[in-house]
Amino acid sequence: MDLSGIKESDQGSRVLPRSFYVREDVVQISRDLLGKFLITRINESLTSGMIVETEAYRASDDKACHAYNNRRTSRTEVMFGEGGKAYVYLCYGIHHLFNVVTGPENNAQAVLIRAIQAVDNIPLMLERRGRDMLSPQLSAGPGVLSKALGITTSFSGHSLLSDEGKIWIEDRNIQLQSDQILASPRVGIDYAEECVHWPWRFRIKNSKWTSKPK
DNA sequence: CGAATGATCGGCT
DNA sequence: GCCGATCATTCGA
Repeated sequence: MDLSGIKESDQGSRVLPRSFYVREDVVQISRDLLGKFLITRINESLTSGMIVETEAYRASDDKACHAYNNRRTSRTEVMFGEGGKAYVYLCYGIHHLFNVVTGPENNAQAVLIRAIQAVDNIPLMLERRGRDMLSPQLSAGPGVLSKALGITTSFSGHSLLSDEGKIWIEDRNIQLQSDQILASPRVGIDYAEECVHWPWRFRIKNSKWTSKPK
């Protein structure tokens, strides 16, 4: 694992608690999720990766958010719930995009996980992706990382708060300094008018495991 | 009920 | 760089 510039201690890992997710500021949570580990366990098979790229979305004033303007539908309902759940939806009829619901109840916001650095059980992730060699293409991009981890829309609404479930996020004591985080505009949201330019896309500086910056 | 539309990806030129 | 894939969701009739 390439951890250049990243400090790692050998303290035990821990599941991120409810208090991490229910904070008000989804932009801060987006930054805090960098360096955390997204883990799935499906049919007793565990796969994981370190989060290296995220995007923030919030309903209150962000036209790019599915729940903007208090748009409450069966799809977006989970975003109005309390933070600490998965929001997964299908994009372009093909891709399952995984988001972390954040904030208190009735404050709809979410963080899209855009890229991970594969860590545990890379052979299974390669198999799910139909690839032979480990490369950033395995998991750089929100659609492909879901495929690598086996995440589908059926995960939407699932709690992230227990490592007894099939999906959760852990802190493994990776400490990132703020100068190791780069911000840029989000992609694929041209309809979002002035919000297009908001620098709500975050990545770990110098990580080769992110998708390409805009 | 029909039609439009994506928070993307990979293959082809 | 461009383009088609492919379907759940959404909205309006």
